[in-house]
Amino acid sequence: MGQETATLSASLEDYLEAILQLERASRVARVSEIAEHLKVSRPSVTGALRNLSARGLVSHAPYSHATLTEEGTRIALEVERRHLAMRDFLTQVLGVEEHQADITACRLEHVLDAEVLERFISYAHSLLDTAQGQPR
Amino acid sequence: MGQETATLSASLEDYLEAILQLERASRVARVSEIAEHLKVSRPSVTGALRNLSARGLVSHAPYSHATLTEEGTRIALEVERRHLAMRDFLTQVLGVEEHQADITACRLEHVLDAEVLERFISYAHSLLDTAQGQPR
DNA sequence: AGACTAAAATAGGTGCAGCTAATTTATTCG
DNA sequence: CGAATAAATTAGCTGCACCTATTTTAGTCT
Repeated sequence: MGQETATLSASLEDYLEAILQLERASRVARVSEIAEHLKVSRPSVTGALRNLSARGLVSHAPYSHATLTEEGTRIALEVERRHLAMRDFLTQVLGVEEHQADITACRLEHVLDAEVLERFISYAHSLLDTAQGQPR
Repeated sequence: MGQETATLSASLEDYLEAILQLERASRVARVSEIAEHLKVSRPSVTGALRNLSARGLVSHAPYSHATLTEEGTRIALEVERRHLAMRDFLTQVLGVEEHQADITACRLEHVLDAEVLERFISYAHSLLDTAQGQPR
């Protein structure tokens, strides 16, 4: 009870996002699944969960699986929103290939502040609204 | 003699960029100037210079100033190009405010691979060429 | 030249994010 | 039920990028 959630590192944001996705697939995220998903060792996951647990973003009983708390879910959804927004911008506006766009979005999602992100989003929207889909 | 320049961390790229800019202002970059420029302590600069020196990207005699080698200059210019390209995209295409654009470009410059960067650049160009400067 | 000052380098330490190897816990199955 | 197995944790390291405090070197000025 108490300490505010300071700011999350890119890597911790990745863990939240991964857990969110695994929860959608099976209600629950296991350490080895997270490890697999993020291409990281299991002990690394354990460490990250301890950290996120201390921040009140996941609940995690030792030797068991992990679940996002409400606050953790909120943040994970936010990160995912940034990811999807940038992925869409890259593919739809710039014509970047799917896979490459996804990889790049993974990095961009941790680097753009709210204001700039909104610019990207509303620019993309304005293009689609005007329906001026001139390729290339 | 020998070892290839692996890949540079974001922070090392920042050092190169800073040295480039200081060289333009005074032919030479002093440790304390670099420290000031990057808002970092002098010992941190010393450490980074040792590292960059080992990679053959700067030459640096102890207790003296630093200069970029040819290869170091090449990379620094590349980083700067990425920075400027993204700054321009943010201001000219998205209408992000100057200062904010600069801050964001600082982070983007380390995160975009060549291919995606070129997409940003050529998109911006295509807008300007067609001279369709419709604000908002 | 010698002393003072300012700049740079060392020494030693922190936090983060990852790793491997070894241990502990849980689960499943014969 | 009690092994065998699989999953998670602990222990202990590494590399990176910072930091403060201290020492060393260089440059300046009388």
